[in-house]
Amino acid sequence: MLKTHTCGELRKEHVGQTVTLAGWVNRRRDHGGLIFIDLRDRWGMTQIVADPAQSGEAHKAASEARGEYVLQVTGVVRARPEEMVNPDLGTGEIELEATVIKILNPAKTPPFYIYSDEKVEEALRMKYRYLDLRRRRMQRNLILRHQVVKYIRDFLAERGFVEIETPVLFKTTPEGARDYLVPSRVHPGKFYALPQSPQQLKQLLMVAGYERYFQIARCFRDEDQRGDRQPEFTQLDLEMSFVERADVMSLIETLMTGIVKDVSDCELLYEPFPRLTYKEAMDRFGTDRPDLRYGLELTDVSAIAAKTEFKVFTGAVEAGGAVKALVAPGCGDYSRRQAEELEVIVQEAGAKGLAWLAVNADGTARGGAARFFEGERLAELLEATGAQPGDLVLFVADEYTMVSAALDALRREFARRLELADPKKISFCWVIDFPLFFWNEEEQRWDPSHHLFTAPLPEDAHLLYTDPGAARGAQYDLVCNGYEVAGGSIRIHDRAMQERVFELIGLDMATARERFGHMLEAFEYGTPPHGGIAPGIDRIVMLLAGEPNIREVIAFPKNQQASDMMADAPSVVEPIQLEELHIRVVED
RNA sequence: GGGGGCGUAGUGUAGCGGUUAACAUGUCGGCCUGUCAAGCCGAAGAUCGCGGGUUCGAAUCCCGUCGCUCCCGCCA
Repeated sequence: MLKTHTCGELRKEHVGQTVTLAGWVNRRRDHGGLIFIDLRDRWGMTQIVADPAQSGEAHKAASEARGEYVLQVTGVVRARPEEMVNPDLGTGEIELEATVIKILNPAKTPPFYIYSDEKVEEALRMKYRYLDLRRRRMQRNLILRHQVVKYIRDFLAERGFVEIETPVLFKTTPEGARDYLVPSRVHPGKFYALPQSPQQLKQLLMVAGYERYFQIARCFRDEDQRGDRQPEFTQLDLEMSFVERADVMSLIETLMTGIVKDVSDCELLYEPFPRLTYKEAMDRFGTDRPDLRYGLELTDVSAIAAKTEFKVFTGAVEAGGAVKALVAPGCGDYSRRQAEELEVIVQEAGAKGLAWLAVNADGTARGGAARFFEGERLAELLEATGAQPGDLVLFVADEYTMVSAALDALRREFARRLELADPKKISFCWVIDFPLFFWNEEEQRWDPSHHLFTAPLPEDAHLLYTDPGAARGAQYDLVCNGYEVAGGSIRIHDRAMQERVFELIGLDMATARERFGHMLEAFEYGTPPHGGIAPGIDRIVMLLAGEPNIREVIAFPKNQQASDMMADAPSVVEPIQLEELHIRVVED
């Protein structure tokens, strides 16, 4: 080893020892005579003192060193005098008096500060990601990520789970997201697909009798990016045999609680995790992934609105839609203009418009919708919504899903404005009882709301034959701070039921056999009832780290255009490579 | 595919129709033996993303384009 200790290690008890450190020059303070260097490595920083009276050569090397030079320093650990102790540094009670300083490697001046977490344009950080990763923020995030993954491995190993790797080169599944395809050299015109998740393989591992499987699995989906979505991402993929919904949920709840408490410095808000049905989540929050760190719940005021003279309200109710309200506490002082500017938010979510009123101190109301709510009507409204004097009440009237989407957007906007979402707080909840299918109007068929192996709740199984839209799935989503962080289900292990699902989603048996023949056949050889879940590691670590997007917890992420800006991937390839793969590129 | 935001020395920002484009920091040089965001003095460093237009005059206004980013669609 080129170092005897780390830069974060030396304390008072090492005083007098001769040690060797190695690391990067974080900062250098040249006093002409004495030179101080903060030598940095992953573990911390140690102050090096180069005194020309002690070693002329070490002092000369120190004067040549610049930011980010890589140095090896040998010297004697010395206690700092009382008034020179640096309480901000773990090693602040000592310093290393250099006898030998060796420049292991010089460094160009970096394009941005390494020693400061000052904001730098993300494109530049990505181009020099290896420098960005030297910064404290990224080191903290990646180490946190390691700790989370290690906690998961230890936790599951203790409980009898086996970690099994599954192939990255597998088979296309056109039902889901767009696949990343890999051409086959050996099979002209044929392609592997990178897995969107190891879904089929983990179910086959249950057929194979492993009973408890997990994997820290890389997944690939060729869809457009978001702050919480990357073309490749990591899931804790997990599957168990002989379990019911409650078993999987309880395991994950214990795991997540442990991670938050033992690995992060975040506060866990609710134990046990609240459980919401899909319907309840949509009714109360307008979304199936509500952020429960704050209230701002929606109120259905359709019944009251139907009694008003407001055509927009009555029309929506008559058409079978809904009128729902959101109360923005303390925002009653919004001007007409401020209130009307909010309309953009709901319009972006697809709603036609936004109605509003502010509750005055005397209990009367002002604003666009105020004239429809007078006297008893207003009293009813305030009673229903809980709005107080000084509050702003916002209404959206439309089809139920539109109202939900619009008020969800508005709710999140007010959480932001009122700073209600504390990033140090972690609030999980389960969302259950999803409909098994959503009706796809365009294709005139049922689409699975989770995936096509999801079983219905046992008590709803008969509905597959009578009223598929009413069947609830044995599905569970884990939501954290407004993000879906895990989704799972109990799977279908019965061939007849699986075939019925294929039929409902418009997959004829010939096609199903071609795509999933191996699954169908496997299910005929003694399949245990089984189910699983797949928490998204990137999102969970993002939330624990208090970061705004998952790129901050991925070492080498891709940008919004799915490019790697450091390596410049994807890139053109040699014609010979294409030829071997039997591929011809067509110009647009 | 659609909508919004941003783009000015290495970096972070200011300037938003009118002198030589400003400030901080970094870089380079000088001085400096107790600093830890070291200090003091000095210097260099910008075709204001790119192209076009309006104007006597454009970093500033308009159009286009490129890049990054956020959102909708998409994400079984």
